[in-house]
Amino acid sequence: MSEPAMTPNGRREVTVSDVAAAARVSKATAARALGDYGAVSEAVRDRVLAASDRLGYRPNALARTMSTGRSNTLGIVVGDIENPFFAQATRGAADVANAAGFDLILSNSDEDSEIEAKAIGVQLAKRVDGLLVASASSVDTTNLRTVIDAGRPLVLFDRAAHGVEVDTVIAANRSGARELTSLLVDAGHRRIAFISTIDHPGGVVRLDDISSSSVAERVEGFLDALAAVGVPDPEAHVHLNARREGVEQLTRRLITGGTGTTAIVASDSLVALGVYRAVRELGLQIPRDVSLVAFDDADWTGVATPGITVMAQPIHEIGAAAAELLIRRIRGDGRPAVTRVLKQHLIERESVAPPAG
Amino acid sequence: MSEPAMTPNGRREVTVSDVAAAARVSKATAARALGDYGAVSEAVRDRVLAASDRLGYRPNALARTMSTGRSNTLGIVVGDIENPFFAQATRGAADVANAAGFDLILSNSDEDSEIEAKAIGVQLAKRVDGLLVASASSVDTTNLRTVIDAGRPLVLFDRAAHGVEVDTVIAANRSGARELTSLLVDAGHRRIAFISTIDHPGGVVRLDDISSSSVAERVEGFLDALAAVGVPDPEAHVHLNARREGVEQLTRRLITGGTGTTAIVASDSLVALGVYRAVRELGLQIPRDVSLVAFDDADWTGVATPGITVMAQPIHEIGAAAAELLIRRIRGDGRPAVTRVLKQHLIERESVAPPAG
DNA sequence: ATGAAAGCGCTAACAT
DNA sequence: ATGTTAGCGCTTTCAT
Repeated sequence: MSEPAMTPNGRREVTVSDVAAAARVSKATAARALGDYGAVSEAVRDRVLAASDRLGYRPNALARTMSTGRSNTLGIVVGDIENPFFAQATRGAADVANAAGFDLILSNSDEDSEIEAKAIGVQLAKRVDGLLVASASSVDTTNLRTVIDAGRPLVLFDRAAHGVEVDTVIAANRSGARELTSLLVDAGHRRIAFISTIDHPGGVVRLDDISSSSVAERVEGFLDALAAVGVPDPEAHVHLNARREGVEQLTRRLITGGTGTTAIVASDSLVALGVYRAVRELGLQIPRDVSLVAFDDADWTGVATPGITVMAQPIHEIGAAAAELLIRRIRGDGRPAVTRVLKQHLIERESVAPPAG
Repeated sequence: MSEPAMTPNGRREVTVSDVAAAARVSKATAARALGDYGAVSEAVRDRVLAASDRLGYRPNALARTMSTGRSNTLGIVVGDIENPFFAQATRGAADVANAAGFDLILSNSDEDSEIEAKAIGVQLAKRVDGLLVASASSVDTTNLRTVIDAGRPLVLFDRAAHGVEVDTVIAANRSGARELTSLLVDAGHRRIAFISTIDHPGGVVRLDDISSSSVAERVEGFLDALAAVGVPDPEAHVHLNARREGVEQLTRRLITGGTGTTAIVASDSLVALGVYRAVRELGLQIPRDVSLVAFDDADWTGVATPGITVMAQPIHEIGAAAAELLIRRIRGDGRPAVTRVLKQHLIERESVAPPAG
């Protein structure tokens, strides 16, 4: 179309041409002074900058992107920014991005592949220079292929994706889960439940079908620890899909129902909170009646009574490392894809005790 | 410049022209079919869409914005996305924005006006259609004027700004603080401290200088409640700038020092967490030795022992309402600026008791 | 219904 | 050092 760009309130945008005219130089010269590239004499630069100030010039980053092909913007898609895990990872990524001169466009996928697809479409359309994604599915990699096919650098964080060879930053979830579960096993527990809200098709746990690779790893570590002491049918102790029934409801059922669960491994701090509340509402006590361990050192785990023993993840670092890798790719790094596995560390508090009676 | 847009991996982007050529129609026609506007015959539309699929066409939203002047993007600048308050408000805003077809660019200001200025500059340069900001300063409104001068719709949330007449969404902080403080007063406390981490110049509290209007309102409510029972020199009980000394350190000083503080009003859940930890480290108990009330119903306040009595804010709604107002402005609403004040509600738990001995 | 062409604001050859 | 000009991918008159 042709009408000049108007601000929403109807004033015309000040452009390079306007500044150029006011400073009585060519558009190119004004652009050079304004964009701080090419060669401009001291005197002219001053004149241009003065005119720019006077007119209230604000560069149009979109036009610049159109010209240069680079937007200096990263996209990040997370499950839910309200989840402290994602908030911290996002912050870690944002800090690295900003330090390198990049901005961040944020999208929530709600752990839903279709919403994720839309979000990625938007980011691509906005021509982000690269994408950071904690994919809603490690199994169905269609969305990730879209990014790759579009030729945009992609870095996965928190979750890997089967057969997608791009830089990935995850935590050592399997060993973490093993360690966490062993605490319970060593205290004498055998009826231990693993709970996650991740969606999972069907009733039986199939590791390759778990939509989050990090949860899959945690399940593996959990199973490792149970198998090590010969717990029969360990898979029966894994409860995914907890959102369907509700974590609190599920917890009540496990504890008061026939399973006689005496200890719980919560796959994240939100699950742990639900478990904690349910146990309390049952009038039971942690760890006397039920032991509880969880992933992520959320605020509340330290101030709850008793404190919850957790496997802390270096969440900021996960986001930061992902952003670093992405920026490196954007800058043209052509090395083969790497997977960076960050260590978790145990924070022992008071939520584990031997099973009652 | 002139080289065609390349993807970072070196492939050329598919454009409307390419699709047009493949479908053997003009660029204009292809664009109409692709962009779903204007009139296109059934047959041609199908041909174009088929070609588009075949070539893997992805619209360039930036080029579209260049043409139309609208980006369908909102900017949001918050203090820190890791703060659960902002995470929730952001989510509320994002949901409303997405439902209306807008995306969100997120920036953290770290409650620093200079960082905020940069963030706003970036958003403006990216030609967001409007801005949501929880301003780092309700007093120095330079940054907000920048937005207004640039002619972009602006909506303030969580904090109003002195003399800036734009739509604003805040909570009823003064009455909330009064109610919260009265709980303490009614229990018999007189040596009550109000703690906030908001920066504040000088040693004495001057309400008009408090950089967050919501904190200022809380301080007012706090002072109201103290004045109502004739506490002398109530201002002396207000402690801002707590980040300088550290909330925990300050808490220790107040409780064990000469002031003989018996109760604390925490201006937000992060402050409350610091207070809670400090009290516990002193080997004291809430509420037996110290009573504590706070703003925001953070996760931990419900599971801590004892539970913390809080003034809950409708945080999602604050973000959502702000986004609604902004979108309305973008759509051309010309009504005078409104300030929407959302109610807070008290959640009484067990952190208040009469002062000890 | 379709096409030709101009233009959004900027950058980057290519002159001079 | 400065200017001229073409072009990024799209939308939008204006013709036909």
